[in-house]
Amino acid sequence: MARTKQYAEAEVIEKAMNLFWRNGYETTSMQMLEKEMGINKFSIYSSFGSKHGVFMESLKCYNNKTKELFEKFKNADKGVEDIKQFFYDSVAICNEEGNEKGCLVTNTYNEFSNSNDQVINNLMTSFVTSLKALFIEKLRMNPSKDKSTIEKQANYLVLAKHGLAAACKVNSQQEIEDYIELTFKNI
Amino acid sequence: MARTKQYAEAEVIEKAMNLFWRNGYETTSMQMLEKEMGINKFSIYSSFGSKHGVFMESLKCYNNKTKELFEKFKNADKGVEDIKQFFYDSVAICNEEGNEKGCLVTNTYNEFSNSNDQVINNLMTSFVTSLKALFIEKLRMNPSKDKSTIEKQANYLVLAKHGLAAACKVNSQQEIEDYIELTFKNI
DNA sequence: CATTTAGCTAAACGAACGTTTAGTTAAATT
DNA sequence: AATTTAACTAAACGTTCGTTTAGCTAAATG
Repeated sequence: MARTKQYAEAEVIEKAMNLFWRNGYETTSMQMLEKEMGINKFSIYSSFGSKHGVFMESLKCYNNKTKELFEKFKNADKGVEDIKQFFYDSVAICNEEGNEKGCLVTNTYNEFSNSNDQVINNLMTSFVTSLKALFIEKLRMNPSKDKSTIEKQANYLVLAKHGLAAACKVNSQQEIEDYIELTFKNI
Repeated sequence: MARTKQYAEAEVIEKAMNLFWRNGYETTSMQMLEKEMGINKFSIYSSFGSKHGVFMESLKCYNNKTKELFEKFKNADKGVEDIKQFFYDSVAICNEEGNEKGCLVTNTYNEFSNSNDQVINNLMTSFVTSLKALFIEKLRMNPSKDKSTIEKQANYLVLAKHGLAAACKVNSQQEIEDYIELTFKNI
């Protein structure tokens, strides 16, 4: 009937994701998105509705990008050793392209922790909850751990993972490695 | 010669500090500062020069507020035990007024980690450096630790403290306690 | 008590924000 | 090939941002 789209939505969202990943939500302006995505504001709005819409799609895109990592972690069966490997794998992903951007979910978690954005906050909460559940599942593989110990260690690991993701943005590889190694000496 | 100031700069800066502490730098607008500080924009600019100037003074004010905590830590002589106590004291300060605001320095560190603000970034770097030096000093009190172990443990503790400060904003007392206890299990 | 002048109020500044709209272009249909 | 209409460009929308300025107020000086 009429003209066809000159861009693939999946492609431009990946570019938007990288921009949000580097700069956060607020710091990223529509002007920057236009430039990075290579399409006009009109096209952005017609495809994604709003800046918030672009961000939500970017988060989905990030989830797809990290899916493999989580699948590997879920399917592992060696317990604590798997969690440690998951920590190392997470760090590797964050530094993949050379630039230190941290973890998009953690960056988002931090940026929105004081906001009233319920959509984002619910997403973040559910992410943390399911991560903790995964940790508990792996910790349970060691039959000698009692319920109370597992709960404490899971809380510990969630915070450690969160701190690690934030640290990836600013700390050196050596500091990161020291952190992971000593973190698991306590488990 | 002329009219006298109707406000004490130290008092209005403390109010500004609390606002920055709760909301971060960017989210806090001059309009919000006017309201919270109880003085006009003109007065803010004549006293502090710019929004950035208000923020720098707020950071100084925060340093004064936390001076006591650091003096206690510096003067302690029990080694690792002092570091753990410092962690607990830090958490207590952050939750003093009931609202979870985290640590202003850590919040600032995170917010500016991707920025090009050299003044702030130098301040943050020097803060981390001196904190690490303090950790090393306390770790050295145990003569059985070799240099390499101390370096690794100091790196570990800096990241743990950073993660802890960020966690104070969003995590429960129980999760925080679990985290601190396990962090020091093998140090 | 008149004069001086710093502190105050309030309005306006230009720039940038996210969003919308009017008008043009081009691909698919008849 | 003419028509239709979604995709495009680019300009403008109303707000809010940090900052400045013009004019009024009142405390300290002579």
